[in-house]
Amino acid sequence: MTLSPLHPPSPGGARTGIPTGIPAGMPSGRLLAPSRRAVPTAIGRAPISGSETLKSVATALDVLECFALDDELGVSDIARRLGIAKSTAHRLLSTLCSRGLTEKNPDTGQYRLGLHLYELGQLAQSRLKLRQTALPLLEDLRRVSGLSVHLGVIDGADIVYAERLETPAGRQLLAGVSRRWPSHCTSSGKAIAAFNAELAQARRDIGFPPRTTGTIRSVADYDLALAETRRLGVGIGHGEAVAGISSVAAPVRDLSGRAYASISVVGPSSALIGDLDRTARLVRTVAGHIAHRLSA
Amino acid sequence: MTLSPLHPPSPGGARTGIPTGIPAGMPSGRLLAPSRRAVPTAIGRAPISGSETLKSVATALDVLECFALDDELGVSDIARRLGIAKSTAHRLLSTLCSRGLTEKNPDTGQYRLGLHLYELGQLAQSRLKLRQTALPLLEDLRRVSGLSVHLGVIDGADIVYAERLETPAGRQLLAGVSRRWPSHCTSSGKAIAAFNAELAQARRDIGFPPRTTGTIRSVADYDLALAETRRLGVGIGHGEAVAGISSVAAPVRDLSGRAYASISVVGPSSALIGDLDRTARLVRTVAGHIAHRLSA
DNA sequence: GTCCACTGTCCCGCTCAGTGGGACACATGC
DNA sequence: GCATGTGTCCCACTGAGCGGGACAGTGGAC
Repeated sequence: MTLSPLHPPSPGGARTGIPTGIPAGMPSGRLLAPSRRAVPTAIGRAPISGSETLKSVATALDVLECFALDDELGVSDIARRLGIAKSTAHRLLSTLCSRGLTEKNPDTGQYRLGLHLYELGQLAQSRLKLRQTALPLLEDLRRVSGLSVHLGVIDGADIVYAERLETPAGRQLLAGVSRRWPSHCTSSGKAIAAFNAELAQARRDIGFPPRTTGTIRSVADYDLALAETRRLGVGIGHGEAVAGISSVAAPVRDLSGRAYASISVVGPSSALIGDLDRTARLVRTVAGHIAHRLSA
Repeated sequence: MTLSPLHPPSPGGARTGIPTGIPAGMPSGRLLAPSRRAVPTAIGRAPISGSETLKSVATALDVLECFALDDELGVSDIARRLGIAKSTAHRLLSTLCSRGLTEKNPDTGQYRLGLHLYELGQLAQSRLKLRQTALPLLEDLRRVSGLSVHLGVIDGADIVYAERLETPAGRQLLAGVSRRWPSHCTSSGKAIAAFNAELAQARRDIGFPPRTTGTIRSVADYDLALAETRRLGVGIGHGEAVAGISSVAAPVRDLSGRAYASISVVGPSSALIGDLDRTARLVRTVAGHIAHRLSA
């Protein structure tokens, strides 16, 4: 878990995560594969370190992850997925509901994520210094480019979009598109990994799960793409995450040159191919401005 | 916790929350007063029912609430606030960090809310059927009115904004403004409470904490304001939550006439007073359309 | 109508997981 | 220098959380 880049400036600062014994690449798959416990067949992942976690709390958080794939789940569903007793699942859900992190649908009797979780999430987002600084510039970029704009940050071997400013068209295009992506299948991931050896290595270690026919699948192709990204100064993605959607991303780098975030524009492939050069220049410029403000 | 209105259509459906023994008005103060346990002097609130909650999970969630008021907190801070041992706080934080709900700032050694919490919150928001349905109409409203637009929903005796579409000016105006407000000091709260006796009563039971000099402070004034809201068909707020900010809200009502959400436009008082009538009509119309779509 | 298989909720007794106290190294300030 | 703070780690005790099982209610197949 690479933490510091989200709250710059911390150029060249220590990048150590907390010593929980969890491998650096772990978070990948969160919200994609809902929880480690739920996926006992997970590909080569170490089990959660037993030393630093509270079992019941960890299980409660596993319950939340279960909702990554399904809107609503019943007590038995969750008990089955997590391999716990039905009574335990019921107890966990009741506790989560009492704080509004989950809700019970009175019509179906099923449970779902709750309003208070959204509230806490908004709070977390509003605290991101990177986002606070970048927001006005991202607005400008959306206006000038006429495209949806993403602010990407690192989490493990993935990219998470900490902000997404939509255009009316982009809102439809991206509706339901995840906030988290493996870093090899997005322009943002390439832009950051090209200037961040740690992220690149974390991704190599975990591998290259395909999303579309165009997704990078081998270390060789990956390294080639990163080299090209370094040459251009921007990462480019054509339908490697979602077919038909392209994007251009520029890294936000600290004084040492290391990338810790990215900004990108996203749109239908047809719209982006036209004046790729102009778009690339635009995105690079804005990323530079953000980096400058954060270093001050 | 009034759950069903967030995922309409459920006109006239049962509105019972889960039977956790927690009084209906409880959630009020969440994110304002971080946690019940943290506020042993809380005014007449029943303690958390011991029967349905897992203690360690509940404490872990209390930890999250602690961050409502402060960006960053240390282990000792949290232990002191929650009245738990330092080692316990440390264990809880480690567990939360291992799942990304909190993060440790390597520079300060303090803890803060984590990126994954934001991710989960986005997921919760994207699942709200009310929001999904309303979004395109809210966009229209923003464009036509040129003002920031809020989608308000009920939680306990409070209003939570489940969506907030900003204008460039509104973004500055509302930066850092909470997502949760007691229902007596916002136009949204008035719009819903005027057509929702349960919310109105929950607010009367809890009381009327003042936010500005203009905030309603008595039951008499409150009932007067609700009557006026019923007469106009919209709720109006002039600097009752934040000085200098006004808003106009219309209720979204189910087939039985009961309000379960609101849409509102927000701006500097000076900008709204001008053509209040036109704005009110506009907001009412859009709210009607949303209600219609949700009843279908 | 009667099965059956499934649900969510609740109760209870066993035991292990979570608790607080305390030790420790380190940092800050008088 | 000492005093007081911090975060992290260890350990022994015990009560909190676990699973098993009972129960009522539901929905579908027949």
